[in-house]
Order: sequence, then structure tokens, then C-alpha cells
Amino acid sequence: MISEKIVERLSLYRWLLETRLENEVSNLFSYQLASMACVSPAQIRRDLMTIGYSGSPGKGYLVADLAKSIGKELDGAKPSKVAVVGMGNLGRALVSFISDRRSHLQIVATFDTDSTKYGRVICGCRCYAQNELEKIIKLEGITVAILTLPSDAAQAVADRLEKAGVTGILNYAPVPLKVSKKVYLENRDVTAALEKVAYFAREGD
Amino acid sequence: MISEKIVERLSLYRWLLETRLENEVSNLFSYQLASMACVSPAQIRRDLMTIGYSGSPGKGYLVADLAKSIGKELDGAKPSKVAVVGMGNLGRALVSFISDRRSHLQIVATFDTDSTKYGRVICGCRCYAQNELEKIIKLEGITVAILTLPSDAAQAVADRLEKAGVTGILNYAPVPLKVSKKVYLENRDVTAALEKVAYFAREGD
DNA sequence: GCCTGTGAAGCTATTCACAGCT
DNA sequence: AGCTGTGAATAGCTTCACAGGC
Repeated sequence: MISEKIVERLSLYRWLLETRLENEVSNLFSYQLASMACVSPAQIRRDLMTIGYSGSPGKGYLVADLAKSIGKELDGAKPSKVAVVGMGNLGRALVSFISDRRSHLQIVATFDTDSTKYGRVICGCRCYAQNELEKIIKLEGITVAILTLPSDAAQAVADRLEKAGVTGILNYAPVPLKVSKKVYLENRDVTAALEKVAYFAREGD
Repeated sequence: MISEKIVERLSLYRWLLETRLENEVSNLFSYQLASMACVSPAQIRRDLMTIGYSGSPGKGYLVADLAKSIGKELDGAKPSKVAVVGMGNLGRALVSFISDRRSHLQIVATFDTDSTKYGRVICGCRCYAQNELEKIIKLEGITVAILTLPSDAAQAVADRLEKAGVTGILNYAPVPLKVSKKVYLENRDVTAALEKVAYFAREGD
């Protein structure tokens, strides 16, 4: 079990390796990857140590091989399936965003309560009526959900997702959800992030 | 100077106090706020200690007063002005989101390179041509910027923002920006967040 | 009795610094 | 000579546990 922060950085390393380096260089040193990822070289070496990846002094790390090793840790046997609940502006934006970027995850379903939205393909992904949530989640074997809906609906949907078998939720609704310990929850409150940036913009880091 | 994590939590506490409690109760105990914010009561007490706020045993904390005290720490003398650069799906979604939620920050300008977008009011906020960036930033005294534009443009815009006087950047472009130490940078990479959730959804927290 | 405020302990994350390899 | 891998040191964050007040 790798810690949260390390997982996040590994994900970044892999992305840098795949999109910036794979066709440019075949190997690189910790300080080079460090500079691209804006972390210390020691941090890179520690992180790679936790996934048991070894480079060699003189050669550094093999780009393609390292990317694959990170993948072996981050991805499961098969890619997790993702659903997006709430296809307002934010939901649509995230679906496009994730599709644009080469990702190791697939968004296989989106949901909305608005009948002008469901029954169609939006941003390249089928949108279902929200009352079909349980059915589709089970049918597709979806384990991860992104919540982009109004605060007042978020908790009820989270409960339904959990019952249907979802074990990871990425929550963009500005409300702290309560979920059981079996579900991993990540809150991405936009306002809190912005207030934080504003604070440090003023206080001068 | 308060630490990043504490600032983030304080922002959440204030929001809970203002939107959930202000008209309901006049005082509350650390364990009550803790349960709403999904943190431990000891954490609440520590956090309030760092801003020098005292409650009283038996009464707990005064809701309205505490909210104001947090505000005194988080907000400056006058509210920071915010700009959004890149009014694609994500930019528009964030502008609406932030306007909907009662916020202590004001979005005073948005920018885009697309001439069908600038020159109008989008989501309640004036959209300017991106080549007016420096002019408007200086004119309005904008110190915080949200970046929601394609990766390849992000670094150049970040450089321009910094030169124009911006000291805080909230970056949604999936690329680690390089900025000088004077600028506080927060990266909110959607894909990294999603990969993290997928990892812990699988590994079972 | 039940709460707050807080020193001290415990835990996690990051950096240092250097032996060992190429 | 210059890098990696890693024990040890440091820094930062959270919880414990309890004295003191209402």
C-alpha cells in the first residue's frame, strides 16, 4: 500500500515520461525528472524505491521501462471504469478534459436528471438517466465515480453509488460527504483551493 | 503564516459555519464542527488555536464570531481580485461554480483568445481578449489567477501573469508550471486526482 | 461532568549525507 | 567523477491525554 502523496507523484512522473520523454530520450537521471516534476531529486529516488524500481548510477532510469513499472503499481489488472454523475458545465468539462489527455482510465457512463441530456452521447460518452444509476454501475462494473452535481443532491447520490458497488469517489460538489470506510473519498473543493491560493498570494508564501 | 492544510480546513470551517449554522445555532462544540467537517475534534481545537481563537468549556464556540475570526485570518484587508484565463468548458464551469457559492473572493475578469468569446459577458463576468491580459490585471489590481487553458499555452500565460503582478495561481492545466518563488502555485491536475482515487478504490484504502 | 487548551507523544513526509557502483 | 540507494536526521502534522475552567 503506497501513500496518497506518493501515488499522486507517481501519476505525474508517468505522465511526464509518456508525453514528454518517451520519444526524446531513452534514459534520464533523478535530477532531470525532478526538475520537470518540480520536486527534489531525493524525492524521486525515494518514490521509485517504494515501488521497487532501480536505476543505475551512470545511466539513471530507463524512460519506457520506468513508465511501465509505475503503471504496474497504479493500474490494476484491468483499467478501472469511471462514471460521471452530473453533466452540467463542470461535468462536461471534466469528461472532455479526461478524454483529451491520454489516460489509463475509461469513462464509460455519465448520468444526469435532465431529460434533455440523458439518452444522448455527450462529449463522447453515453449519458444515462440518473435513476438507472444502480443498474448501469452494476452492469458495467464501474468502481470509480466523479461527482459534479449540486451540493444538495451530492450526499444522496454518494449513498446510492456506494450501495451499487462504487469504492472510489472524486467529489467536486462543495460539501464534505460522509461515506463508509470502504469507500475512498477525495474532495476537490474549488472554493477552498481558491481561498488557499488567495491567502498565500497575499502572505507571500 | 499558517500552514497550507490548516488554511484549507479553516476555509471549510467558515463555509460550514456560514451556510449551515449561522441561522440555526449560536454556539457549538468542537466535536460538532468536527463531525460536519469530517476531522477529529482535537484537530478543530488545534486549528482554532493557531488563529488564536478561544471558545469556552460548557459553551463551545460562538458560530458567527468564529466565522468572522476565520475571515480575519483568511481574507486580507480587502477581498483579493481573481481572473480566469481560458473560458472553455472548464473555465465557464468554474466561474459559475464560484459565483453560485457565496464566496469571499470576486472574479473580476476572464480572458480568452477566441474572438467569439471576448468582448462579451460570460457567466456573469466580462471576458477580455487575452492580449489585454497585462493591461487589465494592472488596471484592476488582480493578484490571483485561475488557469483553465490547454497545456501548451499554460506556461507562457503563467509567465505573463507573474510579470503583470499576479502572486497566486490555481492551475487546472495538466502540466507542472514553473514559476518564481514569489508566486504561490497550486496544481489541480484532474487526471492525477482520478488515478489516485482509482488506485485506492482498488487497493481498499 | 463535560468541555477547552495544550504539552508531549506518535506518526508521516521530506531532506541530508554518504557508501557503493559504473 | 557522478550517479544511485538508503540509513539517519529533520521537519511537519495529527492524536493523545490530561490539567484547568465553566
